[in-house]
Amino acid sequence: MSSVNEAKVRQEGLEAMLIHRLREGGLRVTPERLTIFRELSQTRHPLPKPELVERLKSAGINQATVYRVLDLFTALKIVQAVLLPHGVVGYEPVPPFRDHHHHIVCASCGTMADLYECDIDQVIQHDLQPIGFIPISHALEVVGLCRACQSSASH
Amino acid sequence: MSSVNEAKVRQEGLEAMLIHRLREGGLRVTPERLTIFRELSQTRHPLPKPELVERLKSAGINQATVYRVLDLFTALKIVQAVLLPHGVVGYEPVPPFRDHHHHIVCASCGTMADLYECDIDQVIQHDLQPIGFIPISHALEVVGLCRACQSSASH
DNA sequence: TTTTTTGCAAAGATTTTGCACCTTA
DNA sequence: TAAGGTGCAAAATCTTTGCAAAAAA
Repeated sequence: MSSVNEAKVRQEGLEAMLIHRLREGGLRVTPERLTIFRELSQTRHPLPKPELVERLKSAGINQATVYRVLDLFTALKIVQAVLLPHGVVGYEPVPPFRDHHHHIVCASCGTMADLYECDIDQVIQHDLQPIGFIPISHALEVVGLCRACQSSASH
Repeated sequence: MSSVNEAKVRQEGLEAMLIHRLREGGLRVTPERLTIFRELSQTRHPLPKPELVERLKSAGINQATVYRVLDLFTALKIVQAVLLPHGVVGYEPVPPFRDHHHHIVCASCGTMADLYECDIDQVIQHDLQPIGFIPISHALEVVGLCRACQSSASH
């Protein structure tokens, strides 16, 4: 089961990176922070705050801690907020804690998938340089119909 | 003052379109719905729900009505949710109630501007056709530093 | 031991809901 | 006048905060 080991090795690398980021900022490494990061990086989709709180209850982590750590991770650019269907905001790790990617969302069933292809940087540069705007990051979200929802008689 | 008149004519056209959309769905045209739409389409930036509620208080429109109408407009694809700085969600009209555009956000001061250039459709088609995903709409958001925030010694 | 972080519990915001009354078509 | 929409007020959720106790460095 090599892929299982690869995943494990990768996860350990990410956590080492997180620990380094915290220490270089004079911040402390706590089991709560590691557990919250693990939950975010091992889940395939962005998690809304209330769901993250719910998932971490079993680990005995308090609500307030989840909110505070999420704010911290966002400020440190370890995670970012993304828009989910129905105007809900979810959180997910960003590069290098996560591969660079975008989202495709089915307008019918709401399923979200990742899109790794991205050639839009040139466009961005072309339009933003004239106004002196320096791009740091970007997010592309495509909403449409997945194959499954096309075949079902929609609604 | 021709531009003033143009704006007025355009606004009237948008409202006529809204009225048509409502009627064709068997829904009613009420002063509350018109007022809420007007507020959204005459404001230059996406508005968070609480701010919209606040702005409509003076018009005597109840909180619950604002929430319900916003849900309705979203379902009818008259407005859409977009992600603002700090994980806040705002609402703005979508095409044809608004020109097709994207957002650029300054990471430092949080100022948001519109970006009308958009050549990413080909990319989308190229990557999404193979998986049978039919794109309906897309959103691009670029975060970076505006000229003003580059010159000030940042923070 | 010093400084940071967490848990707890209460306060503050935001969002949703049921129902009576009012409006639109 | 029939169906849909709004206001009101309470309930349910979600988010923030102050402070004492616990943990990291």
